[in-house]
Amino acid sequence: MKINMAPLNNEQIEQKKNERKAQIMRAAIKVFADNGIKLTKISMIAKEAKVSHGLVYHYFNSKDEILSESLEWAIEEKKADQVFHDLKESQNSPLEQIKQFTQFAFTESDTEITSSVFRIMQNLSSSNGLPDHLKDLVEKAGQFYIESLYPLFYEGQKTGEIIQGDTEELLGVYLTILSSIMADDPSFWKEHMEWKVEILLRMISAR
Amino acid sequence: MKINMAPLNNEQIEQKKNERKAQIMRAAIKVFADNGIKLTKISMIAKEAKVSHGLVYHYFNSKDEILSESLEWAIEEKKADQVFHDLKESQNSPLEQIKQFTQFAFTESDTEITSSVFRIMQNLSSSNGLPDHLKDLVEKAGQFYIESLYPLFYEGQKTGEIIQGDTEELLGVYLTILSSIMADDPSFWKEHMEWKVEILLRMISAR
Amino acid sequence: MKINMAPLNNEQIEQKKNERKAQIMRAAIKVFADNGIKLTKISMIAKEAKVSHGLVYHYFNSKDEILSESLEWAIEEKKADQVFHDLKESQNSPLEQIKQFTQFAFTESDTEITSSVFRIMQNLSSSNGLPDHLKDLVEKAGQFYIESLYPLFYEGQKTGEIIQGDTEELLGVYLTILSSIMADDPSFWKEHMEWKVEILLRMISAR
Amino acid sequence: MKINMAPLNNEQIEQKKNERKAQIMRAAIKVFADNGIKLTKISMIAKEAKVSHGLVYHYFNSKDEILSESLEWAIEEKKADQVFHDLKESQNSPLEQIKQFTQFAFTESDTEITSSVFRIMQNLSSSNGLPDHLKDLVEKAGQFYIESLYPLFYEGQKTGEIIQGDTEELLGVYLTILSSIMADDPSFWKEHMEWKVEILLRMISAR
DNA sequence: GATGAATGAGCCTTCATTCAT
DNA sequence: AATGAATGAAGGCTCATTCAT
Repeated sequence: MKINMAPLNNEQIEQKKNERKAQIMRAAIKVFADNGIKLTKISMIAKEAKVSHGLVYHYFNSKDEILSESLEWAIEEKKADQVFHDLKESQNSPLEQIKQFTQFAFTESDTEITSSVFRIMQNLSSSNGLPDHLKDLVEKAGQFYIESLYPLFYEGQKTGEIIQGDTEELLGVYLTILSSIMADDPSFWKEHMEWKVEILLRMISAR
Repeated sequence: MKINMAPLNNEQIEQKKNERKAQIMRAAIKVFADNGIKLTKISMIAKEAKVSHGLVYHYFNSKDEILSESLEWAIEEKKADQVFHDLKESQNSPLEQIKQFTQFAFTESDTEITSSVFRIMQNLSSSNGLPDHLKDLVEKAGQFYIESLYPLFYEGQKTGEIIQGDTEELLGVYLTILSSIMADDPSFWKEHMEWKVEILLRMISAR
Repeated sequence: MKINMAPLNNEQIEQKKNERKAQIMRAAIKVFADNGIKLTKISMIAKEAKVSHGLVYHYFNSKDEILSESLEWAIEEKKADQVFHDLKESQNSPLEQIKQFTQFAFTESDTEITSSVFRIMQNLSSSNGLPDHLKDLVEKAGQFYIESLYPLFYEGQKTGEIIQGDTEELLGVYLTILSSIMADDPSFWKEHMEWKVEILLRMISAR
Repeated sequence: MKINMAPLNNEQIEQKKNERKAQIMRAAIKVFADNGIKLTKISMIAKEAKVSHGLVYHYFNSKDEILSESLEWAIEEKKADQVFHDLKESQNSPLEQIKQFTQFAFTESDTEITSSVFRIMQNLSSSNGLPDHLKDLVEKAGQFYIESLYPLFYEGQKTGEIIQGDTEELLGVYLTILSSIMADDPSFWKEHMEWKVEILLRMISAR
């Protein structure tokens, strides 16, 4: 009995539907990151997304599904993120690029969900008994960072900017420390960020 | 007119009672550290301590009280720890002592609850609306580390082993990173610990 | 652009919601009155209201809130009660009106919650450490009876129907006895009610 | 292996044992009366009796047993009470004796457990699903009052001091009111007790 | 006899999930 | 699509009762 005044816009409807879903996922990512997974309540996500909690269950079947779909979506979005493209085109030295990446990681804003994803992954990897698909997801996302940063570490070692040693392991240590820090209290790093980032970089920079 | 048939064991009883309480506190520290405060269930503590949940409430009045008493107890135990005494007497250079301290922090064992305390404090400081006595506790415990390590940093800077700059702030960054890492996944640090600790120390060591 | 398929029933929904809440409050009043406040379990209220215990918490935040909101609601309902209006218009003598009021108090039925309120207030005033808002509520409700009956006592003393003496104190004794009785076993008073009420009235009637 | 220095005092031991038990029962009666049966905790009785809660279970098998044994004991003690004997010997008129009895009922003291028994019975009779032996007990205790007061009412009616009518029923109303009042707030009656008791007596006194 | 350690059933409350509208 | 009413499993805490000493 609904009268469709513009009968051709099936796509627009699809679009709108996805928009709604994205709105919820965006909220979910933020709330999961801020509160931890277990401590995040559906009502918190619904409130952040400004929808009723009932609607959340219209788009997702369970809290777990909200988490994995949102995370997957966020990782996909992130990949399309400007950061790494910008970095590559900056023509800066590898170490300088790592520094910029690190600073970016500490910069939180609503549109940049990178750091939220970091924190969620942190949270996930410290919990046990994860379902397989979540494990895969975390794995994949981590892999993305590794793949993006590996060339920079490799290049840096070649140019002598970065200390020698097993590249992968060095990268592992760096990323572990970075994500640990971000899982904790990102606000600490806001002040004197540049100086602090430089301290961090001393770990890997040869001098 | 009361005849005590076994008059000798008053102390023993007291002893046993304290032992029981300690057993629960030990369990509590571990479980709180592993799962976070909110997510720790009384039943988990009870199970870890191998007692019924009812007994936990025989020794403590509430979950909050379990937390604060256990934490206080653990901090006290920790202070009595050999580490800092041993360090001082080692006659090593300041940087070397910091290294030993760092390695110690990553060494987890049942008797050494240091890392658990670290993680709980981490968890506490990221939650808001703490009761005052908990704030004080966290404050005090953090202060203990600062006071213990400050002289080493200061001395290291004087001898040139450690980079220059505001001592307190440098120490702050170092401890923040250290506790962040430990809050996360101490197991990661077990492998190649010495090498990893050296990487960490590069942050502050002058070269 | 939202098309409301059944746009007429917003009020009905509100109506229904209030009805549900009233249903729970009605049950609460009954159960609180029958069992005392401490001994009333949420499950009893839920069962009486034929809803799940979870739903009770959908409408109220705590047992305390159930109590105070229900009581407030009941007192409000009671005030709108016909009794006092009917009495005034009956043109009967003061003593006769007091008799009618007393009989009314012993008449229990589902719609008349007066006696339940009486019993709850009885229960409340014998407990210590009440929150202030409950104290106020009890005070206010008691005041309502006092204000309604005082003129009757006063008038009755003037006409000589009622024994002389401090009006307020006399009223106090009468109401205390009345509420004590009702807090106990109202069923006892069902039989031969009229005769029993007459016995009661002898306390205050001059002859 | 206990050496009995005075081998003949088996009775003394029995005596002492009973004394201990009486101490607990005395406490139980008080606490049950003050708090209601369900709301009385074993720990409250133990505390009042200044023994450990474990000892309570040495003398009684369950809370129910504490209640019934204590009540039975108290009723027995009460029968031996001076009140009724004193009354009879006072040579006062029946109405006067009823007045004295009523005043006595409002007089609470540690040694006089009458009013406590009253309140406990009140509490019992308003609960449902009593075990049979408790029903009997309540019945019996009530019967005692009825038997003690009945002659006074009967006599009073004969002398014209008390209003005519079914003696038993009149006595029933009077006792019901009395026990209702006492179940509630005995403290109210402390002030101006004599005047208030006179008001009460107006119910039954002919004039 | 006497103590209090130890247990577990049961209650209040929260929250993920389902369902009627 | 959207809301919020409704349910029930699970966790914190209390307390009657049992048991070791």
